[in-house]
Amino acid sequence: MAAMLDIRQIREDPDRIKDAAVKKKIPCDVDRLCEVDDRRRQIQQELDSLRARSNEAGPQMALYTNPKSQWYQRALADGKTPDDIKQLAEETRRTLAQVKSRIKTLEDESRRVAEEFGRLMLTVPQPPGPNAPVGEDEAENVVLRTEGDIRTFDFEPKDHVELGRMLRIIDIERGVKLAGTRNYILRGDGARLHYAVLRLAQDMMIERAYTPMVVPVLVREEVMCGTGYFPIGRDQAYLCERDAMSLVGTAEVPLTAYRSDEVLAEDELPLKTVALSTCFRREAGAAGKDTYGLYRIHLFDKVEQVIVCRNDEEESIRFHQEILAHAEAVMQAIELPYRVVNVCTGDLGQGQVQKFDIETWMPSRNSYGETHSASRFHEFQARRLNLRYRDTNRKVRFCHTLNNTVIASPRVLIPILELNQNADGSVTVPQVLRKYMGGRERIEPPRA
RNA sequence: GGAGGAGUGGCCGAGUGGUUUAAGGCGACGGUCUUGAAAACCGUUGUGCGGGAAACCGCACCGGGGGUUCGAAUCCCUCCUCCUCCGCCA
Repeated sequence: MAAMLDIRQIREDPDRIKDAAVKKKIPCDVDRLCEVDDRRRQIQQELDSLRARSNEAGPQMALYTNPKSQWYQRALADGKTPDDIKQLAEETRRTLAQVKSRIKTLEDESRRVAEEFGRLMLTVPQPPGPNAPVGEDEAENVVLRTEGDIRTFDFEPKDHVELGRMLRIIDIERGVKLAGTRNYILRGDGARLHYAVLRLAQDMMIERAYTPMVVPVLVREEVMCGTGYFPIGRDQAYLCERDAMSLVGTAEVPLTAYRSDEVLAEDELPLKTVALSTCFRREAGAAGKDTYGLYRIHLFDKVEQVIVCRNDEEESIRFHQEILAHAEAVMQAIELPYRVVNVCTGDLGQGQVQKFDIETWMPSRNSYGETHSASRFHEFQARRLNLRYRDTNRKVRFCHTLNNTVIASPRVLIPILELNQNADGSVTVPQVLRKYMGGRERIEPPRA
């Protein structure tokens, strides 16, 4: 049973969570969580019984104060005077006031305890799946396969920054002038190439019967939290604090949260959606890393695919392969050499059960660089989002969620430009993209 | 941005402080009757938490959160959402 965000299951096997926290290098105080939960239950039980008392005695007040009630009439017939009854009412009122005051004290504590409980629960990591390799960091990711041939040049190849400058299609200096470091401007055929890859990716997904969506990129706190980007990772998001909203780092967030707080019919599943969105990332903590060119930037566009499916391990594994295959199909269509890696536990996010990255060959880095990331989550996101469905036995269950990049640009322009460059400084447009560029075959340097 | 109105179960909708259980209807499901169906009649009807081996029991939930009160769907504050009118706008 995979649902490890259920407090009952955490209590049953706290060591599994502790183990997950170690493997994922995510701080999570499981012992404290269990302690707080003990107190939470204790309070709940006492509150329940106090409220039961109050519910029992309270309505009696209605009878004491209503001379027309049957009870009141019978009491008179039994020889009680209205003053006797008033006295009874007064005693009951005093007793209930005491009960109420105890309830209030407990409620105050309950609020504090619930707050800490909720805070701790949000730090609980999803245990990695058995097929995720155990490892410290990305160096221990396992290469599953390598596709496509790496081009060797018979001239001195330029990197994308230089190509972009010469072709006047990438203007990093002015991007930085406008918006600071890690910003850029795409111009002319650079912008067109960017549009082209995004349109190709969207078309390929629509062909595969994914529902195209246009979604908010500025979202509420609960949406960020529900998809697992908050509170851990909060520093990676741009906040619009005045409005208590955050800019998303991926369309995964609104697509996955789309049906949150709903109970879906099983025959609606799987939900397969795709969206193009702008992605905003602060890249906090990455200072000095990948500072060159279009690799690590604050803003980019991405086509993202999301699946919401039944609570079924095999099904989510199958869909994981499916969304991976879609991304590979796009890379093959553009004829880019890439490899697929099985991401190790130390490199998994808090909610991820397993993750495959696609890394594409980038000559200027003289290595493969991550261009896609396919994750499956079991119930992790669905629980946080309260995203459920009614199964054939009419039982309400949490969905499983998965997502993968289809394409992200301009990062993918790095290999496209660098691998398709010619000795004269022009760039050959990959065949499949030409129809999105008005049939253009080459991007040529402007004549002096 | 300004002014006003509204949010009740799967859906419609009654309910302005108390003889406890949110009336009634629709829908859905089960049953009786029927060759079968319809109609009619009878019954059932949500979620979460806790306790229990279970039957079951307790608690909470009338958009969310807080407050007043012995007692709140009902009164007050606040947030969210929707509607109407005005203004502005691609």
